[in-house]
Amino acid sequence: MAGATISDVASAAGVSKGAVSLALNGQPGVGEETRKRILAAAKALGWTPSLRAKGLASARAYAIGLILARDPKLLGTDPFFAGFIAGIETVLAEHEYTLVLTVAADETAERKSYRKLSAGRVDGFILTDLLLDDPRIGLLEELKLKAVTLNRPDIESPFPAVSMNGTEGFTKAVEHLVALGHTRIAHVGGPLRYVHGRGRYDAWKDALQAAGLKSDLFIESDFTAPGGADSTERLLAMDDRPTAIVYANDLMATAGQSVAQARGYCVPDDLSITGYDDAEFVRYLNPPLTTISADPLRWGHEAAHAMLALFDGSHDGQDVRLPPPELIIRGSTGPAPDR
Amino acid sequence: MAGATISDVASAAGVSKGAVSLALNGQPGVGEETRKRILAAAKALGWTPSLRAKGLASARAYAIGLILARDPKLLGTDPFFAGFIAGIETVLAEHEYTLVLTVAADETAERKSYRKLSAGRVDGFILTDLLLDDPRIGLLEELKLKAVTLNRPDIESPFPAVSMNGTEGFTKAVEHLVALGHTRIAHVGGPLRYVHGRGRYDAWKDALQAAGLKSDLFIESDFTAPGGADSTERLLAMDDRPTAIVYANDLMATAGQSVAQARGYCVPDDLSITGYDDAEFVRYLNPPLTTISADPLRWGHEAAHAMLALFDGSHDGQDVRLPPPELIIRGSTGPAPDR
DNA sequence: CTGGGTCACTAAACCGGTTCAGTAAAGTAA
DNA sequence: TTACTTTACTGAACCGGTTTAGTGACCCAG
Repeated sequence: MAGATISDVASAAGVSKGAVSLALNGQPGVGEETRKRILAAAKALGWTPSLRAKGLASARAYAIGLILARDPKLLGTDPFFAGFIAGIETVLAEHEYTLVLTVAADETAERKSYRKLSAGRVDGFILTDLLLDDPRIGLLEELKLKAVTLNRPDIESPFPAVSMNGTEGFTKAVEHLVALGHTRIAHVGGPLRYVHGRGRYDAWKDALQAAGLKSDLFIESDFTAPGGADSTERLLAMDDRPTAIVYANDLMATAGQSVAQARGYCVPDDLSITGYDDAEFVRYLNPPLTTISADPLRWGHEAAHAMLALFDGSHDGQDVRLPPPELIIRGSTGPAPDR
Repeated sequence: MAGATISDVASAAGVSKGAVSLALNGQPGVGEETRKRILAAAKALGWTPSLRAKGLASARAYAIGLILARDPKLLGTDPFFAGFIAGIETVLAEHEYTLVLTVAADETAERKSYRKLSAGRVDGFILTDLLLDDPRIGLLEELKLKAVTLNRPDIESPFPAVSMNGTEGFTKAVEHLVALGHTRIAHVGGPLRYVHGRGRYDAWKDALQAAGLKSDLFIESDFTAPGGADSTERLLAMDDRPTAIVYANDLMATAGQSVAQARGYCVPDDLSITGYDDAEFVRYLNPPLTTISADPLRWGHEAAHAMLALFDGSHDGQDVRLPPPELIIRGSTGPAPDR
């Protein structure tokens, strides 16, 4: 009986609606005997409480929002986000929460989405692709919504963050290249206004300085394939060209490798290349790409947990720190060429 | 004022709650003058009707569900689905509906998700990755939910479908190879229990027969990179090996190309390869992949439209047929090698 | 002038839960 | 024994909309 309501259960069990509510939610105020009888009646009628009614009465949406502001084309090649969603889902599956997902193409659409979902659709947001000075934080504070951020922004934020323990994954890539004898190591990064773009840049720079090398070969790109291709061309055209390039993601690295090969450079003999994300396809590139493997499922898992803890008030206020990712060495990195 | 309710607006405009409701929804029963006054009051108070209350009163969720039953790892490399979601979103953005997305790793999780979302979370589902004999159709009928399917299944289905006008896109790939002189054209397909896997298989077979060629080189694979790699090895080990392989998606083609090259075959001189989907990265493969470009945004767009039409009863019962996709010729296909 | 129909609008019921004030019965301390 | 607390439960208000029955004003035909 799909159409059963709390009243049906109440009369079936010979109690009031209130008692049924208490019994179902495991709250005190009903005797053990009665509770059992109520639950039995509920099961017999096949009753599941209506989320709509529940939501109205308790002023909750029982949903969390995720708004991805990226070009849909890019999304499709982003290995992070699918795993991330799956990670969220594994947690939500065991709770009465669901994920409301929106893809916004531009900033206007993004703001519109936040407004739309804020109007009672979700109880909180998970913020990805965080900017150093992210306006969404103020926006959500204003709207009195909860949130969990991926990475902690530079500005003051009242929301718990899930972030990586340093940017060691990226540091490892640079150290790997230094160990191979490279001295001219370039970085094609994502936009520096992103926390993760910035973090990878810093890691690159710091690792080079630690090795006593100059960090002059940097191009701020945009995480897209054309961006990676273009940056690579510019780097290779330099007088004192790099012998290795670390890219901030796999897509730029893939495009970069392709461009280098088209220009007649042999990878890795003439040029070593590393990516970031460990997308499924990069092991099938020619040569297979050395890259860094984040753990998107884990990120999703932690973010969802933090969110739920925030909802039931059990959050301890501490940021979650994830272990550094792995460097996966494949064929695109090799010893520095002789000069 | 975020906390404004319909009562506030009613008293501000000096009318009853009922009048406000009628005015807001553009229903008859309020004078033009009064309607304007009510809308002005609503705007002044910054009132947006509570979706929770609306949902409870009208027994609707104002959301549509999308459950993806795939390995999260695969999802990340699937260029279709991200664009598809974006396509749905562009339509929903202008309506008061949102998308509830779930990723299910296995069939148990999938069924659980359908049950969970069916309990008042969504008003209908969009079904992707349709099976010829898809059990979800019966399930949703039983649950009295609406649905739109991507492709029409073999079994009787009361739900409108969005499907491609034939599988011409795939046919084009085979014709392209035939025109290049290939006579041994293999197909590495997806599982044949999927409508799209089956459709591509049929298209391959029919195109070969139309060209008077044997269609004996077929391997039923699984849309994954390892599956594509494995199938390719088996095809290349044959006595009368194919000189061209058409894959049912880009990921298998990418893996196949990598395997072929590792075995010493030159692509396209020794072996031509085609994919399907036109993932962002395939143009950066070495050589760039000849593939077929579906239009995921369009699919999402049409599916969402059909869904909304179903909700407001304006659906005409006709399936939507999309134009055939484009064949994008790149470097992975070339003339058949001399024997 | 009257009866019937429309129109604009109100009051109240309703959707299906949660929650709070109140009550009767049982338990406990003085 | 009385007085006070605790426990188990009920009834009703409430969340914020939609919807329906009903009312008075107005118009028109007979």
